[in-house]
Amino acid sequence: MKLSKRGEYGLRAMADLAAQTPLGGVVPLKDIAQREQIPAKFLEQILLALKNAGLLGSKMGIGGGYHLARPADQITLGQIVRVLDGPLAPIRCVSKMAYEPCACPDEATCGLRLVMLDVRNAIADILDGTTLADVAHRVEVARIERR
Amino acid sequence: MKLSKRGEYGLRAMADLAAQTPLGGVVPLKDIAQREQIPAKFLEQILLALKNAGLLGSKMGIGGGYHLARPADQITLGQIVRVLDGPLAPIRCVSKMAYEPCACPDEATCGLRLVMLDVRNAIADILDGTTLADVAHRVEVARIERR
DNA sequence: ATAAAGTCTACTGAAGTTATAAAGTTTTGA
DNA sequence: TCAAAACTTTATAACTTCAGTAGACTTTAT
Repeated sequence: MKLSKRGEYGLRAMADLAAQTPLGGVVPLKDIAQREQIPAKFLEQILLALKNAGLLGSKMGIGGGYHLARPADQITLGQIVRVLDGPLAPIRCVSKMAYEPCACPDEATCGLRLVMLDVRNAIADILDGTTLADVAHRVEVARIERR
Repeated sequence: MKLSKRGEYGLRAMADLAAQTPLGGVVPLKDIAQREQIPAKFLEQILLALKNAGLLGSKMGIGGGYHLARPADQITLGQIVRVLDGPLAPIRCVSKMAYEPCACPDEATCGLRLVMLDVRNAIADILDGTTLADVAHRVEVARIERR
């Protein structure tokens, strides 16, 4: 039931990009790494994976950097986590995106499977229902409420 | 976001015990391993951990075996998973049972944390709200419905 | 040209997962 | 008694994943 560092760093970096990217601009990896306290070389691999998955765009050379491939309200946390950590489901036989049969003789009446399906749906509802824009909004609300 | 084999086998074994234990009786490990297709030596480690955590009792000698330490409606899946796989929370800074601070400068306004707290609560609601008796009941319902 | 920035591949040490093996202890039926 | 059945404990090993490093290469603004 754990999110890997890879997944955590990726989510933080994407949220950072959503908040910090100037209009039509680009953010260098080093800036993200510094702000979010992520080892730069590790972040490289992570952003590369997100780029290959079509969630990020990049610009090479001086003044280059990364930017979201789509507006922040069209990128969900579920998409990001699936790229970096694989399926959301706790066991493969309840995964929608990466189903695999399990050992039990009859899936339809497997008690464990029924419960884990509930768990996977609960997780997916939250992660697929939350966009980077939603995250930014919640941070704003939390900041105001604390005053 | 994954349940280990250890956790999966443990849950299956506990559900098996809830369904198969005769009143006041005991089930030998070998029977569970055979029915649930679990390597016996691996299952030994798992049941031992559950016993040390106070979820199982055992009886030695000929005719010995394992039994639930409490009635099936007083053992939740959350208790079992925590023993075998650790905290339910996707990241430690939202764990109730094993909290640890994360790197972010201010937890109260960390967007990732707010979302992951929702996820951990969703998982915990299901797993802590489902007992072995509930699982057995759902299996019954599924069997009847399929006809 | 050159320095800043991203791209890509490969590697590594540590930890965790999934077992298997061996030896030891307790209980109990015959 | 005594030996089989069952649980207990420790050790080990193959395999995979995780987290991070290293280094060579490409692109681009100036």
